[in-house]
Amino acid sequence: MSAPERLTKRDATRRENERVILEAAEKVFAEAGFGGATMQLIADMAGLPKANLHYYFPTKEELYRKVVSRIFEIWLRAAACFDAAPGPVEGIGAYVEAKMEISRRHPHGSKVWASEVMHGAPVIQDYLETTLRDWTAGRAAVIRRWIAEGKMAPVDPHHLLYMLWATTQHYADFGHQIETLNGGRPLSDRQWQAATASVKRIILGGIGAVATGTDL
Amino acid sequence: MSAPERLTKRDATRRENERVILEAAEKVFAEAGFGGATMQLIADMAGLPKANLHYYFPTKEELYRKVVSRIFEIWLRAAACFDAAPGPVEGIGAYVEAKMEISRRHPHGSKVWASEVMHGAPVIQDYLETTLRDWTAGRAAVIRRWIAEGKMAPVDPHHLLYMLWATTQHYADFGHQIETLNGGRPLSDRQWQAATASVKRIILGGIGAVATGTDL
DNA sequence: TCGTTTTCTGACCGTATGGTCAAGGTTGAG
DNA sequence: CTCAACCTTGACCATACGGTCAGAAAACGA
Repeated sequence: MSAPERLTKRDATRRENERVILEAAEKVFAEAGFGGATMQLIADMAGLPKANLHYYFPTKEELYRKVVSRIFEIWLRAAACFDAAPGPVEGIGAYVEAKMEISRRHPHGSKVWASEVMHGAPVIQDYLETTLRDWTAGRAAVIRRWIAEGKMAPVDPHHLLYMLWATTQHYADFGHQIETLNGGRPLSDRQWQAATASVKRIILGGIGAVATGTDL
Repeated sequence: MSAPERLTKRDATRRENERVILEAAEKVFAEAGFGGATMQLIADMAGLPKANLHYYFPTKEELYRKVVSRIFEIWLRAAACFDAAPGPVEGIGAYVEAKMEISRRHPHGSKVWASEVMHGAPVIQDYLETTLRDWTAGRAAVIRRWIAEGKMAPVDPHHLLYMLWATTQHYADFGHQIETLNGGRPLSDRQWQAATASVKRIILGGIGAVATGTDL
């Protein structure tokens, strides 16, 4: 499509600065909420003067909006698993694994998303009403098909999806609580695996998912 | 214990004002987060001058702390179901019902709690480390006993509890998302019942809960 | 009724915040 | 090298916020 596209030093700097700022913003927004976050805090964390932030992102709202969009992208990408799966064991199983991985790798983003929705989704209401609604309807259809094909018990697809979202996000959003109950230590690799396995087992068991292939 | 305790008009007013302020504060904190909430907003919603708020609650932090404590009380009270139950079907079933009812009746409180934990529990860390830890340990013991008695499958008690918390809280914390996906309308009575039933069915099924009595 | 305690509230204050700006530095194309 | 475009930043501004306070008003006990 495009020639090697000469990358000037300017372009590189811009890209890097935007990345650093977005990363810092994600963290600060997650830890303090939109209202509690300050541009100064984000600037300090990014290692840049505050005025420089306003050069790249004119307003706090704009910066916040970018942060939220990025998370939504990741969130949606995890949905791919769901599609080409032959049945609930593979589809939902892979989805749980993907979402647990997101909770682990992007805890800040997850919190920002949760915060945004909890506060009435002031900046992403349109996403909810378009992209998310479509996505949900599509997956609900898949689930209904699986039910019709006798691959799982007849559960309400929406409530199943809510349960999947809730359970997997919980490990990011309430990570602090979990850590505290874990003796103040973050979950180890092994514990994350156990968590993922638990979630998969209970949900797949609870919906009477029938393996389409050979395993379990 | 005490005589009828003459209720002066002063006492009544004080009590009423504190109630109104706490209620307004709960709502504003839930909708805007701690950082985004302002004393002026809370005062307006309570129908009192701002200075009056500071008469009853010296600082914003103090007011916030009271709000969070109240929620924790309610949250803990729901735990009672768990105790005297003969097995997981009754115990966990009742717990889910209680927590779903809380999500429905106290969505603001639930959000404040979630927000607080998400931001690292700056004001209730001590609760987490004492009361919540003890509570959790106690319930985990009950679950282990049920497992030993063959009343349910051997699942990790902690992950089961997390799933219960996550799933039930989700209907309050992400209520806006759910409402949007429900065509912009809040869940009806019937839909709340269906949600509760779904959650109970999937989780109880997923842990292979065996009824101790006669039903299901 | 009178004096005391408690409650109420408009006006005010210091601070911190989001955002601006102008001046100076850097980079890249011709 | 030159000049225009772009980037950087310390200093600055208006506003809004949490919190204070003095004095008025109301409630109480005797």
